[in-house]
Amino acid sequence: MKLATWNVNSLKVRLPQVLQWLTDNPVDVLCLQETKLTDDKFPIAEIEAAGYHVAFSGQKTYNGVAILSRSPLTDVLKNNPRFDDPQQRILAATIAGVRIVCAYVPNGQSVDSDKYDYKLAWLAALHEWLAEEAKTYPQLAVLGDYNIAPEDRDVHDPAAWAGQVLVSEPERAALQRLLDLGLQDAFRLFEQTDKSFSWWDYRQLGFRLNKGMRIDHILLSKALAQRCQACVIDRAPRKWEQPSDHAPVIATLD
DNA sequence: ATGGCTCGTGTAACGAGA
Repeated sequence: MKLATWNVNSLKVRLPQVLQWLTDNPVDVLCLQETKLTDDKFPIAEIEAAGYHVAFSGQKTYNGVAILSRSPLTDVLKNNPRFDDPQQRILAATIAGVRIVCAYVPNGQSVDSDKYDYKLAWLAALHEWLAEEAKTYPQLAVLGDYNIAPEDRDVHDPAAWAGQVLVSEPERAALQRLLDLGLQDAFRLFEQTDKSFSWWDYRQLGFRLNKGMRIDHILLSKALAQRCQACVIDRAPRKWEQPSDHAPVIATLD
């Protein structure tokens, strides 16, 4: 079973790339973030034609999440029941006995911003809800754009970024609290090359110079981590024409 | 020193992303 996550930065623009990527990488589950589509505009027919079931939760202009799956999705849940949020950032479903959570964590903008306070409150509520999900579903995978680089080795220039949004201590502590629920960062279960990133700024030749951050993660419960055979970041679509600024992350379970 | 690029909105810039 292969699970993947990809922040597509507009599914309207990136749908052809998603379909091409699924042809190249026929994963069982693909979580998408930043679809930026209201539900009436979601491309259901194109995705079903590619052989996937789909659940989605969107809004105009911003945010929006979706889960594509080879097998049917059951017990679909939109939003965190412990957090009243007008922003569509959470979608959960059960697929082949595995509880899948697709998450688009707020960016936070900067540490002195109201958006940063919202990010930390959102993460605290995510923790509260995931604690319950983890008890209900021993096979739990939380995939998405966390907008947090867990460690300095996940940042191209840690000195330049020190204390800033995406790397600040409160954000990293919030991510650690999620891990303390018994979840593991699938990427770090395996040996990886240095300077492995999942996002690169569109500006300043960010990708070409590999000035990036690893902020997209797949967290696995103990039962799933034991089944995990590999976790990789696929840089290929970042080289395509008109790419998303994020690359997909894929975890392979036995 | 500043902003760099790419989205959506809406049809000109601007907010947001990270």
